[in-house]
Amino acid sequence: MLALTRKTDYALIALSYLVEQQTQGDNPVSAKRIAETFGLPLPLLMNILKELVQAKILTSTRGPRGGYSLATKPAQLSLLEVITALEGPIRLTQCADRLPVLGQGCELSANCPIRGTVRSLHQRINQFLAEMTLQDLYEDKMEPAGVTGSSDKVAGRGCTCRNESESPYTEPRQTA
Amino acid sequence: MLALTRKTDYALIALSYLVEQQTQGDNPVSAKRIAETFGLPLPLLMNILKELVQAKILTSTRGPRGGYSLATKPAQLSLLEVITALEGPIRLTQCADRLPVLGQGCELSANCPIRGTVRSLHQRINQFLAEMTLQDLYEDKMEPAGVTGSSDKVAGRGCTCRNESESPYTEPRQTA
DNA sequence: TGATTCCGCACCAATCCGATACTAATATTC
DNA sequence: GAATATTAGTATCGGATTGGTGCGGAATCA
Repeated sequence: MLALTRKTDYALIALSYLVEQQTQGDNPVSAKRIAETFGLPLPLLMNILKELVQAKILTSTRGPRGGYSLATKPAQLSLLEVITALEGPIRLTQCADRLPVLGQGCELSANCPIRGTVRSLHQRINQFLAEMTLQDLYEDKMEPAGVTGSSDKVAGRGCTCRNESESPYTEPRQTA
Repeated sequence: MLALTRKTDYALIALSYLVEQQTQGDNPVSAKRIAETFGLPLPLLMNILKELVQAKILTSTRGPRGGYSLATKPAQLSLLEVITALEGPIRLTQCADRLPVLGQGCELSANCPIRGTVRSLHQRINQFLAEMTLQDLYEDKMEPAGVTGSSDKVAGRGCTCRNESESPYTEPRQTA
């Protein structure tokens, strides 16, 4: 799949909303309000926000009028940090925690045909995610159609949710 | 996690091995031989190879001296095809099959703060994987250390399995 | 015929994910 | 201080996915 989990989805939505709210005022935003705004399941969202606090991506304030605030400026928070906080470090292959090949950890290094490329892949995806910040995410929201502000990003036209099937690889498996 | 499954790991290993074997002769390579060479569980490997045949990435020959052969030239087989064949289409977010936000599929398009960026992310990762071919993978194996042949790839030094922590993106921010 | 090899399907165990529940801690307001 | 709003911690649960196995069958070759 190579998919992010729903947790990350929700987190990105929440974070983006926090950016929006906090450019207007400086009050914390409660989990309840976020959940209601986007129709997310509150208990789950709270778990996620909790994890983001532990990762120091958010700060929290308890009590009435409490809630969550961004711990840093949106331009300084990369997607990689968010993803890593919620899903653990990205490891494209099991290699990271030792491929069970030949039962030797990965001592077959001279044999393992996928060392180099996997590493390269890994680094490039990491870099890519590290360079994309919450600020970018928010700006994309502000400019949903047409050419985005930063030249190397693809314009998101309309909702992502629909046109995935444009991909040439739509049905490799409906196994069941 | 953003991880590939072990199936894909095994597939890449097998495919890379097929490239190597078939540059030397043109005989099919049996699943058994691949499994023994790398210590992979044979039944599982056969399942994987089967899927690759169905995806027309490999061709198979039955009977004694039968086995699997690449269906195309290594330079024409992208990692994206392999991944898609085994794990289904890449969809970074659940958006692809409708975010259950507000219980409306994704009709909150005007609201959904992550449309644009997610789509952009998605496309770039796809493109990236589509550009990397089995040939690149094999060449990386041949040049494990130092500068790789193609200029835009990072050199894979030593086994991937160990040095993940070398990544420059380990701690993008020590905010605190 | 018999050995070798792939094919199709069904199955199982472990893990992970999405989601919920409950209790505790903390801050505000009155 | 009491009531309330809000986050924190932990435990749990069902279901899907993943990793892995097993079995009977079909094709091919000698």
